[in-house]
Amino acid sequence: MTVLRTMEWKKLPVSLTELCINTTLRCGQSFRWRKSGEDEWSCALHGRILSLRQDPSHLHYRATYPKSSSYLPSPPRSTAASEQAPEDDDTLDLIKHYFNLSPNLSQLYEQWASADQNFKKKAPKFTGIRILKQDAWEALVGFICSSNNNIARISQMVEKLCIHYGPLIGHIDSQAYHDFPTPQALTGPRVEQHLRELGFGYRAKYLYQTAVMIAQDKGAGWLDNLRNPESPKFGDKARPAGQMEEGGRDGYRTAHEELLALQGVGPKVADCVCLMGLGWGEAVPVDTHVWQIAQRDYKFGKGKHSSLTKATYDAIGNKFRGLWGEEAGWAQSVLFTANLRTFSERLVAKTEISEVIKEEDADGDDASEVTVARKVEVREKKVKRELVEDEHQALEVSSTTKRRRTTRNSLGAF
DNA sequence: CAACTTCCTCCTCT
DNA sequence: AAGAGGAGGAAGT
Repeated sequence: MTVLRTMEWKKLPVSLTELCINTTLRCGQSFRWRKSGEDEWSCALHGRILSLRQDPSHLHYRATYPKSSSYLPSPPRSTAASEQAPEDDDTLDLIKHYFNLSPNLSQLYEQWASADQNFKKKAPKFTGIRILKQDAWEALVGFICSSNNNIARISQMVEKLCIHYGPLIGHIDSQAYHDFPTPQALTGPRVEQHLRELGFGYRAKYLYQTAVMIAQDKGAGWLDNLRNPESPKFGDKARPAGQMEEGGRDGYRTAHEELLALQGVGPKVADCVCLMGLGWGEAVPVDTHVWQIAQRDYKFGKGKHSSLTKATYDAIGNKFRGLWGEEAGWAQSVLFTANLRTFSERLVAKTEISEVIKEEDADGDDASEVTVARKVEVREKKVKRELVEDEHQALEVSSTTKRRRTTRNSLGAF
């Protein structure tokens, strides 16, 4: 097993309204973070394992390096593993970069709320959601995997990719941590077949072909040259970007168009990469959830924009950019997260379910556009059912420990 | 262009 | 118990 050196825990003052890792790391923009303990998150990043905890006033962080890491070039001055060259540790800078901590999020929320009544209504229970500055290649791969897929399985696929093709950083608590594979690592002649065997389905071909295009066809640095110059790679200097327009800045539009040339990359995936990997805050990825939001809350879904065509896609992005401005993608991700099933319990006070159901039913204010696909209604009803069931289960367990377990819940029980 | 179909697999519901 | 349907889409026709 790899020898590691674990740095000490350090802390950075940050409020939960500026950053909430428990939401930000689970809302479907990154797929590699794992809960490594009670309220502890870990991920291999930039040649180290980064572990995080958060309390209301601070983000606590710790890096764990492999013994012979190229990221800490200076020779060890002490033999004690925990004392080695902490002055060379750039983890704080990495965190500020990765979590995109420069923008004042509370201020942005206020701005979005004052411009948009719907945001004002939905956002208060979903504070601290930031757009991460992920590696562009990692974002590209993750979102190619995301087509016709859900977060849980995307995470599984990305993990398989890292295990089989990414460099091992080390183990913590017998859990292996691999960094993300390079594009080159996915260009081997049997990669596509192997990925199919690993359960990637038709995405296997996309990943292989895209890896070849990135590693061989396009020149070195092609992907990163599509970055927002105001939001450069970790360690690089910022340069000004262009002027904002309805369709976004020139650099954003160029990046979006260029990305469409890659296999498995359509408008939605291109915008995910633009927003979360290339630093273009005005990118608005429109997936089925955002499409539902646009119909339910922003009067899309009828007339000219009755179906999600390319024209409708662009119109939704333009609408949101006009409403929220240069960081429209950030605001969009807040509403998106509020709409996710995983987080929908927050819309409900766990104590009084019946009341909440009434409230939600009376919630059909917004112009009562019921073309909103009964999918949404069905889903909401389903959520309500589940909430009621969850509550019942919780009550049962706490009171009598009955064994009313459905088959799917008995995973690993015996 | 818009509309429709196919592509893989896993999970859920019926 | 088996089968249909859906899931943060994209590409081909």
